[in-house]
Parts: sequence; structure tokens; C-alpha cells
Amino acid sequence: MKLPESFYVADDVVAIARALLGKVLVTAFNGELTSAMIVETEAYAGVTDRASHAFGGRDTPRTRVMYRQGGIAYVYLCYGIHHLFNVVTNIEGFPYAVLVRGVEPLDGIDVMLHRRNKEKLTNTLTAGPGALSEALGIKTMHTGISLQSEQLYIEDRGFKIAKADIVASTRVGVAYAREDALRPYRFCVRDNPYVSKGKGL
DNA sequence: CAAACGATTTTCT
DNA sequence: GAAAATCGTTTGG
Repeated sequence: MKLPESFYVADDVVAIARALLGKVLVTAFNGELTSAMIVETEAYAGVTDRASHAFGGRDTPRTRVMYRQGGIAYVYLCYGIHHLFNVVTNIEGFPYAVLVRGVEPLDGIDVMLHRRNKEKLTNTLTAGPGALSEALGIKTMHTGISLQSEQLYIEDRGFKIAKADIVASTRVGVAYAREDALRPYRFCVRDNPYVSKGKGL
């Protein structure tokens, strides 16, 4: 059920971003199982993509995990508050990653509500990269851990997303990336309420 | 060693 | 719909 390492090591990050729609992200920290179906992703295409942290081959303590072999988590802090969860892809030396921007809650909803200080389930629980990371308990300390571990992994539960229901658009919050901001690297499930509002489709 | 900047969310008007 | 909050990472001196 768990996606095999070969899924992540493939070299087409855009294809992986698409394929992740409908897959299930699972975390099991401190014995608290939570899971959610991925409904929105963005591809970050390595050294040639101005929107990527690894653009131009930038190699810093933060971005280093992106250069490792695919199949691990890249988590980093944005705006000093939000933990953003990415999946590292491709083989060692190629810093490609997929940002997960929206998920639909499946298991452990009570745990997620508690982590987010919420009373009832609404789409704001897990719509948006910072929100879903908090709901699933993912923090920067989890950066670099394997997606084959028992604490954090992605599995296929057989949910199928019809090709016609996958919408491609431009990425959110990357206006500074100039011409690369126009790349159609954002993928969401049509009409799913857990897709972040970032901007219109 | 100091300064600027976000792959965002929340809250208030 | 707009603006503030907030701090680790990166970059320049």
C-alpha cells in the first residue's frame, strides 16, 4: 500500500505532482494516527526553476535535503510560523520537490481538530500548506525523514482522480520567480473544498 | 554580525 | 478584501 521508493525516484517531477493527487498522506506521531487525501500539489523543478529554493544550484543547510535521493520529506518554515511539507523526488544530486498544498481529512479528524484548536470540521482545517502541516503534526524537525518510515508516509488506497478532474494552473506566492511563475505546475482536484484559495483557478 | 525576505494564515473592517 | 503577525534562512558588509 505504501508508495515504493521507485515512485519518488522517477525523474519527472510534474508527473509525480499529478500522480500524488488522490494518494493518502499518513502520519503516526506519538501513537496518534492521522491521514488525509492529497487534493492539491505544486511541482518545484530543480536548479532551472526560479521559484525553487534550489534555483541555480543553491546549496545551503536548509535546501540540502532536496539534493538527496527522492522519497524523503522536506519541511521548512515560512513567514516564521508555517511549516510547509514537501516530498523530495528524483535521484541524488537533483533537487526536485513537490509541495503539498491541500488535503482532505480521512482518519484522526478529532486529533487534527485539537492540533488546530478548532471545534468542528470545515475546509479551513487542512486547506493550505501551513494548515495541513499543522493538522497532521508535521514540523521542521521532520525534514529529511524517509517516507518509508512508520511515522510519516504516503499510501495508495485506490482513490482514482479522473484526468478530467485534474486542473492545472500557475503556482501560488511565487511572483518573484518572473517567467517561471507562469509555469503550469500547480495541480488540484476540481471542485474539492480542501483545495486552498491561494488564487483563482 | 546585521538586514531583508518570504512556496502563508488569520483577523479585522 | 486588505493588512498584520512573526522568525529562520539567506545574503551582504
